[in-house]
Amino acid sequence: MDYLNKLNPQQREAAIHKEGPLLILAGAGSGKTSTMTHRIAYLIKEEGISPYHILAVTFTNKAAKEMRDRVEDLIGAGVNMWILTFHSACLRILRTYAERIGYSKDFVVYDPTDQKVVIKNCIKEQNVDEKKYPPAYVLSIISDCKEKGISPAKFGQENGDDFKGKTVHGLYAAYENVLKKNNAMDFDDLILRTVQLFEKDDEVLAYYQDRFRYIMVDEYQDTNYMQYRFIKLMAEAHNNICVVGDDDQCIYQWRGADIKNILDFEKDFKNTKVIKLEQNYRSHGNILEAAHSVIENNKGRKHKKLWTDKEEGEKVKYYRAEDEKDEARYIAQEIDRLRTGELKYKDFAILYRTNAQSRTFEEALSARDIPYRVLGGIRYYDRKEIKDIMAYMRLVQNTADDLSLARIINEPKRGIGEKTLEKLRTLASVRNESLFQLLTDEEIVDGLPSKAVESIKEMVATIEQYSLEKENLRVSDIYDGLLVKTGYLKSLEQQDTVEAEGRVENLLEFKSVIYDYENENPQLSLSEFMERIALIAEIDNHDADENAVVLMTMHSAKGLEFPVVFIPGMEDGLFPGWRSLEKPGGIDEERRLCYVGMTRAMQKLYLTSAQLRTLYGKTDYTKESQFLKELDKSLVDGDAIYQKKSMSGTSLNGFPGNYRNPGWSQGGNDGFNSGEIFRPFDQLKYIKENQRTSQSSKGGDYQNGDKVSHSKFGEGLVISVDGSTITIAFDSVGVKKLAKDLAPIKKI
DNA sequence: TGTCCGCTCTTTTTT
DNA sequence: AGAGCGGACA
Repeated sequence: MDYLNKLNPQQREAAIHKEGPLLILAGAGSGKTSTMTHRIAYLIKEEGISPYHILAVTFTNKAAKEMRDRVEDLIGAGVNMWILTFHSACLRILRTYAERIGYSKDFVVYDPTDQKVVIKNCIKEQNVDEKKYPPAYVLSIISDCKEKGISPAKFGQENGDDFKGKTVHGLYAAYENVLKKNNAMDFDDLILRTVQLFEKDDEVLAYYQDRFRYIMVDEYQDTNYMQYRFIKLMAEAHNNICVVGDDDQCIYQWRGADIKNILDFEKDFKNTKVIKLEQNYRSHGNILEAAHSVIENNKGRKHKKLWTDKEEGEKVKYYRAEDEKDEARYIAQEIDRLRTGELKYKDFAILYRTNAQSRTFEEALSARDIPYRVLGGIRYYDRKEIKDIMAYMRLVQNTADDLSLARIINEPKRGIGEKTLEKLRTLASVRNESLFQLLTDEEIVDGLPSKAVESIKEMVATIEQYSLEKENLRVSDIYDGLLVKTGYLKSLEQQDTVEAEGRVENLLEFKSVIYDYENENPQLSLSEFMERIALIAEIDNHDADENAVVLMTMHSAKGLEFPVVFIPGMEDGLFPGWRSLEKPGGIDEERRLCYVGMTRAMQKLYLTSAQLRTLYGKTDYTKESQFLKELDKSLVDGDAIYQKKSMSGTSLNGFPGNYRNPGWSQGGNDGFNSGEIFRPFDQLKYIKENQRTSQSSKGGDYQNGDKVSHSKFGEGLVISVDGSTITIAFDSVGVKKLAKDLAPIKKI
C-alpha cells in the first residue's frame, strides 16, 4: 500500500473510502485525479473488487485517457475497465441495446453541424421565418428539452398556447422525426435515450446496476439533469457513488450543467461522507490568493479556501495595452524574455475568452518566430472535405442517413441541383423510403437529368458495394476506395487551386488518423471508427510534449496547468462577456471561468487588457474588467507593467462629453483620472491614410493631452502619440490618424 | 445548374 | 473582419 503514502490525509481518507456515497470537494490543483485513481487502485488491489464492477465517468476524452493512464501506472497495464466520458459510455450501452427502444444498432451520431442542417430543413419545410427562429436558437431550446427530458409532446402541452411555443413545438417534433427516420441520434440523445432505456427496461437497468457496483464521476459540478439521472439510476442499487467536483469551477451552466447537482448531493444521497481537498499543489501563493480574491465575490459557494505550502512567488502582473495588437506584442515579448532558462515554449499558455481573439496572438507569435499551437476554433472534423468523406462513410454504415446522402449527392458535382433533390425528397417521403433506397430504383435514376444518370448510378453502386462488404474491409480501404471511386479526390485535384490542395492534404492527414486507429486496434470496424471520431473534441488533440506555446479558451483549459499563463482581454463586455450580463447568474459563471483561468497558472500569471479593441470589425474603447477591480491589488505587480509612451497625466476634466477613466489601472499613467463617469464612445472610426493627404502638420507638433479641433468631429483630445500615429478621442468619435493626415485637425 | 459577387449578419464557451 | 447567404447572371 506504499502507493497511498503519497497522498495527504484527506486524499487518503477519500481513496480508502469503500462503501456509501462520497462527495469530494476538490479545489483547483488539489490532486483530485490522483485521489480518484488511487481510490480505484485501492478498490482493486486491497478490496479485491474486480475492475469489471467499476465505472468511472468523465466529461472529456482527455480526462478519461489521463485517468486510465494513471490507473494503469498504479495497478499495471491493460486494465479492462470502463473509464469513459458520459457520451461514450452511453453510446456503448446503446450500441448493445438500441433495438429495445426502437433504434437499429447501426444508428449514426449527428454532431452539431448535422443538427443545424436538420433543423434548417425543418424550418424551411414548415415555412417558418428563419430570421425569427434562428437555427441555433431553436436547437438550444431542443437541447434544453432533451437535457430535462421534455418530449416534443410535453413541450407542446406546456407551450402550445402562444404562437411562438407552437412554432417551436412543431420544429422540435419535426426534428425528432427526421432523426428517428434517419436512424440517428444527436449528442443529447445519447444520454437521454440511455436513461429512457433504463427506465423502460428493468432487465437492462438491473444488468448495469449489478455490473457497476462502484461508480465514480469526475467534474460533477458540470453534470446536467439527464446525466444526473443516468448516474442516479445506476447507482441506486449499491449506492456506492463517489463524485468529485468543485462548485467554483462550474462553467458549463449555459449548456445545461446544474450546479445544484453538486450543491445538493448530500441531500440527494443519504449518509454522504464529505471530504474537502483544500491543499493546492499547483500554484504559488500569490496566484492562489489572487484567484481567491476574485471568486470570493460569488454568493452561495460551498465554503472553502485553498492553501499551499509553496512559496508566495511573484505577484500577478497586469498590463493595460493600447490595443489588441500591443497586447499581443507584449505577451509575445514576455514569452521571448522568459523563455530562456528553465522555461520552454510549451510552458506558456494564452487563455482567452473567445476563439476570435486567437488571431492577433498568432500574428504576434509568428512575428517573433515563437512556435505555437491553437486548440479549438474550427474543429478539424468540421472541415468541409472531412465532413464530406465522413458523409460517404456514414452512408456506407447506414444507408438510411438521408442527411449524409443529401450532402454528397452533388459532391463532387453530378448535375443534381436543389430542384432535383427536392423532387427526390418528396418522392421518397411519398414512398416512405430513404433517399438512397429511392436511388437504387433504376427507373427513378433514369428519370433524372440525363447528365446526372451515369454518375449517380456509379455513386450508388459504389456505396452499395462497400455497404455489403464493410465487415470484411479495413476502414482505410473503404476510405481510399470511396475517395477514388466517388470521384471526390479527382474533382479536387482538377480544381488546381491552393485551397483544393489544402483539402487534399487534409484528406491525407485524415488517412493517417485512420491508420493510427487501426494500429491501435487491427479489428477496427467502420462503425467503431465512426463513433470514436464523432465524440472527439479538439482539446483531445493537445499534445503536452510538443514544445509550443498553447492558445486556447479558458473553457478548454479546465483540468490543465501551465507554469506561465496569460489571460488577455480583461475587459467588460469581452470578459465578462456582454451576453452574460443579461442572464441571471451569468456574471457568477464568468467569474468562475476567471477563477478557472487564473488557477491554471503554476508560477506566473499575467492579466492584460487593451484600451482600444477591434473585435468583429468594430473598434471601441474598453472598460477594464470588473474582475480586475475585485482582484486584491496588493497581489498585483504594477512595476512590471512595461512602460510605454505615457499620457503625461493629462486629465479629461472639462473635456466635452464627460467620459472618463476606463477604470482602475495599475500604472496609473494612462492619462485618465480614476473614478469619473465613463461614457463609452458611441462610435469609433479609423480614418484611412489616403483620405486626406495634407502635409501641413508634423507628428511632432502634437503631444498627449493636446486639445484639437476637427472640422467634422468637433473638439478632441490627443490620447496617444506613437511614431507618426496619433490617436485622438472625440466626444462621440475616436479617430486614429497618421500625423501627415492631420490637415483638418487644429491645435487649440 | 453552377458560379460569382456583393450583401448582410454575427459575433462564447462544447460533449 | 469574416462567413454565409441570396440574387443575378452564364
